[in-house]
Amino acid sequence: MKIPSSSVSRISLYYRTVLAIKDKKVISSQDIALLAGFSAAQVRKDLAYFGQFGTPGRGYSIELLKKELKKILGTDREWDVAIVGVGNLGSALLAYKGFKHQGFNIRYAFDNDAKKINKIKQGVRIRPIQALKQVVKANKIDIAIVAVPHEAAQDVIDMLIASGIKAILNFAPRRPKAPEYIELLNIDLSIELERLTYFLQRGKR
Amino acid sequence: MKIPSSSVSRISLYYRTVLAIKDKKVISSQDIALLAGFSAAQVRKDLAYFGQFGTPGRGYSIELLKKELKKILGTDREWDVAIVGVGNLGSALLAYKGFKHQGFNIRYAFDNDAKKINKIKQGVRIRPIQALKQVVKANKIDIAIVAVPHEAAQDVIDMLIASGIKAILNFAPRRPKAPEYIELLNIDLSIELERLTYFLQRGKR
DNA sequence: TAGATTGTTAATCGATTAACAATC
DNA sequence: TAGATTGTTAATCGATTAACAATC
Repeated sequence: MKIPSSSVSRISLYYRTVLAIKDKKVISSQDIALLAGFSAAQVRKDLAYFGQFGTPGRGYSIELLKKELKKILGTDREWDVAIVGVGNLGSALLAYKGFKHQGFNIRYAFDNDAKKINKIKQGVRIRPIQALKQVVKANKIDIAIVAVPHEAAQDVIDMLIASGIKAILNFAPRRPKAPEYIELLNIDLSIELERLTYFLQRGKR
Repeated sequence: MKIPSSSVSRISLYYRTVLAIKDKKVISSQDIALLAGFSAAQVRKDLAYFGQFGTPGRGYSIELLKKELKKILGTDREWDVAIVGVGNLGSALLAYKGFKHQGFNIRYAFDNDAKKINKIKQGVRIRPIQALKQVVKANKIDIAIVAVPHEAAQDVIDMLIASGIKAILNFAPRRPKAPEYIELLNIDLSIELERLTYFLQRGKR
């Protein structure tokens, strides 16, 4: 069965929703929907992609849901993450508390600026980009965050792939190319802002 | 006619694609598609939502496309942007060169940390959150970026809306509520990372 | 004129919503 | 048993792709 990728994002939101519930043991799809901002049918459908977690007439056990959703998302364990590019954005991501909190540990950082090499940021030593392949391989790192200028992005991503990385969160604009078996997710801040100005502009026509 | 929101994001990518072309006067939907990574049919369809920009048998004038796409996206002018929250992420966004380059000027910054108030970052003076309403109103700011901790997000967004802001790019998790007429776009870094771990996890089942 | 390529309509595909039998 | 709510199937909606007449 193929699962819509938007369904996966919603599972993340359902997970946060049930995490926040402290005063109940069981919750209905209707209530999850209300709290997370979707429809009850959508909640049931999304959950049903992954199994039968509920009890007709009663709802979903919150305890079970917490456990199962974590499993689905792969956040029932911790993940080591490498970050490439420790400029403004990279440093901010390195310092971002939210990641650690969700079980993502940025343990490795790389940059090509000689002035930054061997400096320690947030407890992480910045390594030269030349060390990337060896370090990623030796430590079997699965996830990388790319926060380099766009000119460097494709090269860095090629290096990461050659080093055995499996999933990449890329902040550099100009969507780089990667083979099918790599999960490459682009976050392009300018495109997001342009969606806003499109909306503002449109109102004026 | 209602235009898919994914179409707008693609328009941004088409715009970048044609911007990068220097050696031709005219380009076909086929070539745009190839460069931007979509199908020719999709390119023509997306462009057709907004007008007839091409010439059958010849293609699209690159000059015209640059002008028209900019107009569609609302980036044929500069926009003043306010940022709320000048922590790690907020500071990085304030320093991000890409915005300025696309015509987005972050001219106003707000924070509630007394130690930061009146400090200058990237040429922008950090103002107390209490000044938000007055400043946003007086300067008719349309766009705000929210980079505060999630506990504060809803309050900040309510303040922005009350101040007349029209579009918000929100980096705080826990999707806040906003009325229909406000364009609220959420970027949730943890959800993106969870899409990656879902993918990694899935491979193991 | 022949070849190329648009703009648009129709066909397909995929995702969301609605409905309801099964069941606690 | 009656009421509630799931899991799933069918209906609807929306977006993408394919096809092609119009036209440069």
